[in-house]
Amino acid sequence: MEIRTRFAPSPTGYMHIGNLRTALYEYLIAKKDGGKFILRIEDTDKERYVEGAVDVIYDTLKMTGLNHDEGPDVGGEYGPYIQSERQGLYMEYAQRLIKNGNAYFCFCTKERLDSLKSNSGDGSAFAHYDRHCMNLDHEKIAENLDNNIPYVIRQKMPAEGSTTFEDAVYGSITVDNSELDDQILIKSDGMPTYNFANVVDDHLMNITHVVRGSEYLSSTPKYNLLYDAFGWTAPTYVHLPPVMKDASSKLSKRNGDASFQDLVEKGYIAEAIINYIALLGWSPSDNQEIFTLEELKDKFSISGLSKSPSIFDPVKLTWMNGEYIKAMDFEKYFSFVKPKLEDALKNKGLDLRKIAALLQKRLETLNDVSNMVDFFDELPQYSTELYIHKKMKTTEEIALDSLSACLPVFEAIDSWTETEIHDRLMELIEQKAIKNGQMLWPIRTALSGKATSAGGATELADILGKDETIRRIKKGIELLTK
RNA sequence: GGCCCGUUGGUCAAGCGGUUAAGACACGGCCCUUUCACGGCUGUAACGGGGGUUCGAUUCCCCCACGGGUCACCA
Repeated sequence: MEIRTRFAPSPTGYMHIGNLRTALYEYLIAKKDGGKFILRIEDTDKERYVEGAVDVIYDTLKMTGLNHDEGPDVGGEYGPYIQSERQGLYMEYAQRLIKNGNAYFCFCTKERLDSLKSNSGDGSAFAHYDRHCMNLDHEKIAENLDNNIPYVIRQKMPAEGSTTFEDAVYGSITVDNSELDDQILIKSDGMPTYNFANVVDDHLMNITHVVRGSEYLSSTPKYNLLYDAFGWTAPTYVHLPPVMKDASSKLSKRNGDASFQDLVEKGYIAEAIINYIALLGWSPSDNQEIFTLEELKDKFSISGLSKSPSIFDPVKLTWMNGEYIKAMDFEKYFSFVKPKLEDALKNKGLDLRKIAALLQKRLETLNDVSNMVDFFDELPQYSTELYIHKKMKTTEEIALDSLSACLPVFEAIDSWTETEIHDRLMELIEQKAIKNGQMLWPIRTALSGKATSAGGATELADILGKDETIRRIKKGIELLTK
């Protein structure tokens, strides 16, 4: 049978990392075996609907390459793929359950329900619905319906026994039926609850693997009972442990934690984000860590999923992002960095490609660019102490001597290329019989005005150009002379 | 509170009765080197506690502790 998984977000305007990871695993489970990955929008809660949120979902899936085979925007044979457009369907199925005795109308008011909770014997707020409306007779129901008294439809849970289901990650889980509330299937506004819509849609859309967060683990027996009530076969359940912010709290929008969009804005690459989150809760059978989506499709397996929560570690993501930047084809990399460079540099005469090349091995996120290239634009104020470097065996005196010596050499160079600069400088070093660092460190320092820079003396000189190089060397001499 | 789930270094994690308990990130050291970085080598660091079962438990069972989830006309 063809594997079909579905990503079923509700459009609340935000794609958090845990959600995206769920989508990834759903995609991989389907694609690993040539199955279908479906997008379904769960907008049954009118209150929480956020304008434009659906676009965030589309954009994210597109950027990450988790392309869906069916969905509101691409169509498919099981549509519509937006729950609010399927409303009539749910009522029809709920009626079916009423007919076969697995559900019933409930006309209880909000007030009565509330009093139920506060009046519960032990004072706990965890009382189940007392089934007040379960055995209403037909006449009464018809009368209430005729009088337009608001109602909900509730699922009738078995009074005794227990329900067991198999989860692909957590194994066999059993819950006493007495734990199960007669949950609402259809709300008084006519919309289905998530619990009901999910089951109906998953069945109607032929979903074979239901992948979702472990917060649904304890309500899964209710879903199974619903499948049973319809006479349907329940799907394979794959429950996922949460992605945490720290040991005791989940990553969430409330805490202002990073969403996918935030991470992209912070200079992370979509592929790196996907790669990193793939490893949050799943591990391959070997020690590979860097994966393309294609490789992931190949290597992913449900058996590698973990049961315990994992903490999102931005430090490791940053490392991985750096790995992606380093490994990237230069043209692709340049297309990412170019706008950042243009943004950071006012001096439009600089060779952005050369600067970008210097940065590629050093960047961890795209947003590191501005800090690393600022000195190209303008020589910062710096202290002559920078010229003192123990390992390079330099002092301010040596630095002054080296800068003074290289100045005429620079001035004499006609074709300003990196190799030319390098060769002439090496000749000078040989003549003076000094260590490379004693000449090159002072030059690098004079050109950058910083303790560290992306690139050494010759590279910086090449990029800055002859005039600017000479100007900065003179400036260095001036500072050291005082 | 009832029920469900989880617990290997700071973090991600391998392990599925017998291992010197992998690997990665981070951190420290060394090497390379015109700085920083990259790269290479290397070091510190872990089985929550207590009982069983067993010749032998990180691995199996029970209890405890801690953490999380759930008990909505939210998903």
